[in-house]
Amino acid sequence: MPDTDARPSALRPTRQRRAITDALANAADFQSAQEIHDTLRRTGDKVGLATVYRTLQAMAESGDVDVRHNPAGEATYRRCSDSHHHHLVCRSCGRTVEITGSAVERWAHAVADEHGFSEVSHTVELVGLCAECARRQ
Amino acid sequence: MPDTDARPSALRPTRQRRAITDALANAADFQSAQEIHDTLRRTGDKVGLATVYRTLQAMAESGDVDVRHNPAGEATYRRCSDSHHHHLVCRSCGRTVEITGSAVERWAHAVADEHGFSEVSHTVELVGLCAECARRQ
DNA sequence: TTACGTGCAAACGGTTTGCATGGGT
DNA sequence: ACCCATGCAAACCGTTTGCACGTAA
Repeated sequence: MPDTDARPSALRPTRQRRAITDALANAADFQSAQEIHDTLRRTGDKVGLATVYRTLQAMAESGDVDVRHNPAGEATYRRCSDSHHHHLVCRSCGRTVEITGSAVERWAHAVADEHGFSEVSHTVELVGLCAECARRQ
Repeated sequence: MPDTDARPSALRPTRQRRAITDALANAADFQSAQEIHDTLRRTGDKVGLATVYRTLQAMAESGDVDVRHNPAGEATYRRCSDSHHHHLVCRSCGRTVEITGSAVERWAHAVADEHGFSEVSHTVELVGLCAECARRQ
């Protein structure tokens, strides 16, 4: 039987994919592909680096995970709907403070609605000068 | 003679540096180092790619410009205090809508103040599914 | 004249891709 | 059996770095 509608297709539940999903589930924060690969190796799951990249990319495309880039330019991933926070980073010393702000969350949804967008996730990053570095300069 | 701990600071006002500053001033949005390099070549300013990278890096470090990473992972730069906007991006087709929201600006400053941070700049990125792509899926 | 700034090209490192094999359906 | 998923390694590409020369101070 010819399958109706050739959707990009559902991903196959392979051992590797499950391992990656688990790693993401256990991660508290954004993880780079390489970090995830390292984690898997440590837990004994043998998964090729290319597979990690391809899988994360696919999951990102289908909206299963959020992507962002860390200051080093590496792509990092986090499973969606994670209760998440944002970061306030000192541009001088790199000191980081975690921020939670329901205000931004509401704003993000309002803006998305206004433009007909759905399933919105957001990334917010505040960069400034921490009190200590400001004093030193 | 033992050098008296030379400080790196105090950038010299060279032709190249001025060209890069000008390019940033004329740019309406975040530009990658390569885009800036292309712009300079087009306007006849001969500046080495490495110099563009080094200069932008120095300017970012000293807080003269803001850095962010585009979806492709490239570092992009924008001169500070630019009247700026944010982006609402469709994760499926890449369609982008420019957003201006004074609400976030206020929130960013409030949060920074609360933690003793100054000279804050912020990056906000909303990723979702645009109406058209949502319909198609 | 003395470093810093620059240009060039080679080196780097994260990510992607070609191809042959393995495994889900 | 069919074909997507995987692994490996080479290819890619943005960015960084070593070194010799140019140039502001």
